[in-house]
Amino acid sequence: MEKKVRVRFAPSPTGGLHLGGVRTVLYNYLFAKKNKGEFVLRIEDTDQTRYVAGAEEYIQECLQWCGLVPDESPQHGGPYAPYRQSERKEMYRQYAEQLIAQGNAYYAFDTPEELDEMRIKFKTDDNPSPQYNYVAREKMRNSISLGEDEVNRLLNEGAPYVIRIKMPAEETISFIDMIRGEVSFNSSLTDDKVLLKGDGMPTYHLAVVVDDYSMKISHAFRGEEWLPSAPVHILLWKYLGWYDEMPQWAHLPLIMKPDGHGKLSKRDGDRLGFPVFAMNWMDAKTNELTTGFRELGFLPEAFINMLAVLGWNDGTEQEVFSLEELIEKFSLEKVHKGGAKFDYEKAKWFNHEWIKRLPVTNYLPQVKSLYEANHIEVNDDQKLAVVMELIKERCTLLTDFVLQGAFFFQSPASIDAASIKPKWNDDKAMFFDIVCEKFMVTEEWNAASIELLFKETATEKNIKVGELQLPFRIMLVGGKFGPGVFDIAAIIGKEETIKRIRYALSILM
RNA sequence: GGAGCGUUGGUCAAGGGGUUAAGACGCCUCCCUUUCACGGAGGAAUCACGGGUUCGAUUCCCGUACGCUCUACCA
Repeated sequence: MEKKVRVRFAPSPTGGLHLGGVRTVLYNYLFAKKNKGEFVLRIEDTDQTRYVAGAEEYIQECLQWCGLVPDESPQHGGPYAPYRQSERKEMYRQYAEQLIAQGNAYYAFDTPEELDEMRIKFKTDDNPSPQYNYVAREKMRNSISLGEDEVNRLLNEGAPYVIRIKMPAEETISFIDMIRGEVSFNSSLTDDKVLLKGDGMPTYHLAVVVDDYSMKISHAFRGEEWLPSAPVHILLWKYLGWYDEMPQWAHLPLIMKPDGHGKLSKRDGDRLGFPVFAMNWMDAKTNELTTGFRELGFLPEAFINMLAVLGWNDGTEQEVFSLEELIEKFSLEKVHKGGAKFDYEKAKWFNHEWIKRLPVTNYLPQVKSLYEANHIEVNDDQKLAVVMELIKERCTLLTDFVLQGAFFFQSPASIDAASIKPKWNDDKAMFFDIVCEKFMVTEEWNAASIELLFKETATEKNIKVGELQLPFRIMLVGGKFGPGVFDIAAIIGKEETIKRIRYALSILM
């Protein structure tokens, strides 16, 4: 019987959600939706990660903004709840004990100091980082090296311990990765990973297996950095007797720093001046704010699109995809094996594309609140829509709408007179005087009629129209930017146009 | 050090035994527009290296180099 597709994303709520995280969610989501399956959100909240206030809600909000809402999650509940590790603690212990009973795991009583000592003692030039493996474990204090009586005594005394997996020696462990094909490892090269920590919480290794099994996960996608620990997980699925139900794995390529090499991190964004988090993240401990793509003026459509094609493409020339198209066209076979460097310029290009192709009403509320934040009063949404339509092709980020459109709603705060003055003369001043008078008496007021009037007057006064356009523009908008001057004049209205011309004239006198 | 994974222009990438080796971002030139942008036309720039296999390798195989990841009671 075909197993229903259920993929899961398991972030740790330690802070902001970065690009790699969102892309992992996205691929999970696309695969699930494409196969009419479910997308499950599970939260890693071991002792190290649990107490970051607001992080879980933050993740939920990010996913919502991106349009990647999970079918099951701590918030939404579901048939396999709870989804928080801390609420599943007993289950992990039970399975860890089962592994010990079967001889696949053991108690280890070594203190952190003893572990450090071991790492120093066995360190050689050939082996700079000795492992707690099938050789070393014989020399450490654990339920394999110690006698049964001693182990029982320690347990009864309440001596602190961890539970480690007993990795077999010289066994080849292989599995099929959906992106990479067959991958194999020698079991001797992996150490005896801790499964249950001293505080009774599971490590990722135990939790991921137990959770995926008990939540009936069919497909598990994660970053490439997990590849080396895959053999531990495979073994666990075998030892726990669930091998037939093991999910299919896919290890996703990493997103790399734009300069240099290595995984992209939050620090790189700070350093190079671009965001790496989906949304603003406020670190409650340091009070440090990290800007997100959303607040910087990115559209979720663009953000998702840009992330989707960073490591995948459908083999055609198409680059701009909606979520629906992505669901339809996504396939893991087309996901790349190698990591990709993040390119902020390209990310902005995607945003520009989406600004141009989406109806302005889709993002008008965001732009409106941006205006309000900049103390520009907008009381006519209709007018804002018209303005946005006019200026959208010169806006790369939503925030660009402020500079490109503010002058439609208020007079420019200052006028770049320096750009007019060098070529300014009395004839031109006279021209604008006359134009104002003509404007005053005209009945018609639209871009075409204004242009006609403007050009007729120029011809009468024997001045080239071209020489008058720049001054006119600067009078209306304050600088050398904005859409066509006559369009601007039409939208701001007759009174306002005349007012701005006269004001500018008074400055140029 | 070891293991795993990877390597097509500056970046993202298509392709894959015989091609003028697509396309996009960025950059440059020109056209449009007397602002900027959009749009249009061009341009510079690439198969890491060495061996095989083959009539022929960017493509297949083996090495080498380089890069990345992992090598925690972090995920």
